[in-house]
Amino acid sequence: MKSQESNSLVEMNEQCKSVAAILKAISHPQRLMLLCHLAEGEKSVGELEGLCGGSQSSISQFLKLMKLENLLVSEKRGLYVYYRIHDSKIKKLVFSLHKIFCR
Amino acid sequence: MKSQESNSLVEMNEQCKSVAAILKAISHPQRLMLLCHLAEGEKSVGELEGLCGGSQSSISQFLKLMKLENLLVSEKRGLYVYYRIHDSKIKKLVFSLHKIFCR
DNA sequence: TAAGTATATTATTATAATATAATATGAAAA
DNA sequence: TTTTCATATTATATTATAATAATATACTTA
Repeated sequence: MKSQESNSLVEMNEQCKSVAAILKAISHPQRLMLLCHLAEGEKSVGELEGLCGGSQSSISQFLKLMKLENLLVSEKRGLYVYYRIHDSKIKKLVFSLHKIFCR
Repeated sequence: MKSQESNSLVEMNEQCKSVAAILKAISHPQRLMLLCHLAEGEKSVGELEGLCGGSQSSISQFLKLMKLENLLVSEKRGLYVYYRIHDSKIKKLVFSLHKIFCR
């Protein structure tokens, strides 16, 4: 009984760690904005720049960060680099956020 | 047409700011853990300490931070201080996170 | 191959978050 | 009233994040 409770606390701890890391990657106004636009589908860096504002450098750095955290993947086609959301869970999260906070 | 688009981008920007602030307040393993336990109902600081681990000081500071961000409210009754989630949106968010990432 | 365009990287500085230890408050019990 | 217990506050050192400017890469087109 006791050990089961304490196991699930340990497990909960692990899950909180990994979910908090994801939230941390999202919890910046511009990164959230980027994700919101990407939730509608793949976009190039230039398009995102136009939609989200901010300097070229910061956009690129934010995208890189989210890629490192496995929220995004990118693909170079010709002169452009296209980013998209990697994991359907992230897409679900963005939609949940929208549902909860934007209506 | 154009002005409407740009209005909604401005609005989106505002929303991203405020949602990102909430996410930022949540995006730490221990703060998320605290919130998860509080999602089940009001708890005293001591109970949370037992459930979440960490030093007394850090727990108290994290709770204060989340209170400042209006995620929590507290009430002193006798010797104990009880915290609970202030806003049903936050409760919804915690449940969504659980649904998306913990099954 | 030279020039232009899109994106990435690096360096730097400023600011913010974290962990920790030490101390303070304030209610309750002895 | 002194002591104890629960919680809060303050101070501080360390580390992480953010913003910005400058430069680099690498693909494409002239």
